[in-house]
Amino acid sequence: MLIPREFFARPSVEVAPDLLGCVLENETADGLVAVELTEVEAYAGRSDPASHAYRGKTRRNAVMFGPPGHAYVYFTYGMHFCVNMVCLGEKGSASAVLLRAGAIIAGEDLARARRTRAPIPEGRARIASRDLARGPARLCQALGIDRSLDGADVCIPASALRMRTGAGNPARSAEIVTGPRVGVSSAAEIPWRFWYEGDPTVSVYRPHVPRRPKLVTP
DNA sequence: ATGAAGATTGCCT
DNA sequence: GGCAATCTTCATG
Repeated sequence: MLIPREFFARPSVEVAPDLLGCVLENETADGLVAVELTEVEAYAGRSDPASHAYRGKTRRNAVMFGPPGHAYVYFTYGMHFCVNMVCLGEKGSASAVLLRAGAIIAGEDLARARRTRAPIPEGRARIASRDLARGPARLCQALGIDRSLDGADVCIPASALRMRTGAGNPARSAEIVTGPRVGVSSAAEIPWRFWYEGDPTVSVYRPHVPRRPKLVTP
């Protein structure tokens, strides 16, 4: 069953935990890949310094300011995509839930093919199932999500990218744990991050190291 | 126009 | 644990 739009018409902090166990699927000419979500993170709008909507509407984040139930896909680090579900924003604001990790429940071969970079070196081990969508950029790569899906409506059957109910929701609701987002100091009183405790597909946090400024060699 | 940083990941020592 | 890859976006001059 497809998730109704009203589901997303709430603040992102309320939507985020309810998304765990739901299934995001993308259907392309190559086939269908489906991921059951195991880790998400909520972002608010103007009030949230870590949100892309913090400084107002721009070309990149325009979808965040639109109606709920659409995908906000952005490109980062010159090579990665990440996908969010747009939720209800206050007037002139915006909110969304970043999909950080999940378990592949359909189309695993296709997902692995997308995640395996060619040419395949002889000695390299094949990617473990749990690692196929373990992390926001990996999840997008496994599903084949790119910028062409920015703004896609996930609430209609005609869309290639859809969100539907899964076996894990609400069956696994007891496993949900929350915590503050890492790396963001403000608004630490609200738990922004939600995941299934002990689930092997939940991403591991890696502290971000700022890159050294490019130096000029004579 | 120019530069710096980024909701990350893979591979190196 | 460290660093490179790679390019878009935003802020500043």
